[in-house]
Amino acid sequence: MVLNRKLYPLVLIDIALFTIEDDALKVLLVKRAQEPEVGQWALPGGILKPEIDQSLEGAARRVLRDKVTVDIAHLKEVQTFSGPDRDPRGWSVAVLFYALLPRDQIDALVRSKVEAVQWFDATKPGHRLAFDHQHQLGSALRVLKEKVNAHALPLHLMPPLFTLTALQRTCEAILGRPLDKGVFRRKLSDSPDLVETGEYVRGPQRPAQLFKARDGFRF
Amino acid sequence: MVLNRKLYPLVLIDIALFTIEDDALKVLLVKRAQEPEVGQWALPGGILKPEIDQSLEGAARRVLRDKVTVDIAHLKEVQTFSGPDRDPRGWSVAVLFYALLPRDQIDALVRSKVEAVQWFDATKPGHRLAFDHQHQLGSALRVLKEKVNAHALPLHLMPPLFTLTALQRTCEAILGRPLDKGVFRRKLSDSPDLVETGEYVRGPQRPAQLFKARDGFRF
DNA sequence: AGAATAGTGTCTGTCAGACAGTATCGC
DNA sequence: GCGATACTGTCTGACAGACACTATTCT
Repeated sequence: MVLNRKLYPLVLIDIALFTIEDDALKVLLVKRAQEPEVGQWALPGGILKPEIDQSLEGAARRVLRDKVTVDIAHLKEVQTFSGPDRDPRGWSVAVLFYALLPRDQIDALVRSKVEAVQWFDATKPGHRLAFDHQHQLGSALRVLKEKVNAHALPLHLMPPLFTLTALQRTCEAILGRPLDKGVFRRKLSDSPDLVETGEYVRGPQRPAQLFKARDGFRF
Repeated sequence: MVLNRKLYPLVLIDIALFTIEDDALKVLLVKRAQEPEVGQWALPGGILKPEIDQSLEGAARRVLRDKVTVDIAHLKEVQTFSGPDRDPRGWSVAVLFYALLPRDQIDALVRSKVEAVQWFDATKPGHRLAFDHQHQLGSALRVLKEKVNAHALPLHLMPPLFTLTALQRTCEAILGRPLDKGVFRRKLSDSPDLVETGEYVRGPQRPAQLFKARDGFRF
């Protein structure tokens, strides 16, 4: 039985899960299998279950585990979306989180539920999204951009070892604009979050040094 | 009757309401009149009422109207606090907002419920606060500082007309450190949010020009 | 004149942007 | 040597911090 939503609101969590693919920022969307908005693409999300969740962030982590078979360590809250009309089931509070996933784990993930889960271009998904998820995605993108603009390094999007050029491509994909190589590397040179490995990647040109994230790094 | 909190969480809103008094940043606290935590000082807050609220922000505005007799236009969401143990009534989600109130309205406010409502120094209230409100206050302060550091002007804390020196005192109270007069005024000189009035305040020294906030200004 | 506060000017170091230049690989 | 990419150096303009200087009022 459904409870009277005039007295008790639905408490939902939604997640904007980002990754980098082909030097483009992608967001994970799921095709809804149930009413409401069946068949529409939406951000992965679910209902808070107080009996098993320890917090809203814990609920978000659980949803990602269940729906998408990914265990994400670091979720960041963006903001809430609330009101009587944003979900047809009645008065609802949706708490939006975002997370960054390194491209390494993409394959394992997409294999899990091939039909229902797909990566889309984060800046223009090319579909109408369910509920207010278009709006939510915009908010998550804005917060992500702000952090990168404030010189935070999105190392959680990178594989364990990466070149500075690859990191620059990732930042450019997030910000949607080209960055100057000299400026970018000057800032990195005194970042405590980056660690040189001394390893080099070889190819048909000058080898590039491989870096890794500082131990315990958090975006 | 109380509902089983193992199935349906409490949805609460709390508000950190700031003002400036004697060139110090103050936060409004209320002495709790009911269990739990009777007699403890706490941020004003309340339970979301879906039957009358249009959103969480609307609920926050309602709570301020009811508890504190103030109508605040601009509330900003900070973040959520959630879990099974933060409120003895059971699993709860608290959404924290903050707001800025010009000192003009202080008198009218404090008169409303003299015993139960009081302004405290925002950086060290000098009391243990109920629930996780000490933590919440810290988060609200951090967000407020970040905005002012990013050159946003806390004009909602100022009376309709104010001098640049008074504005500087306000920013210093928020940031907790002195600011250089020259630097401060240089930044203001090309701010579209400040409007000269041509009026001057007279005193036992050189008169200072009065400014006002741009029409439609929002922090 | 002197006290007090308002308001301005200037020097300096830091840093972002732009861009040129050098280095090192495969072929 | 050549193409390609990695990496470094340099010039410039904007701006923050520090601080001194001028301006205007009242007593």
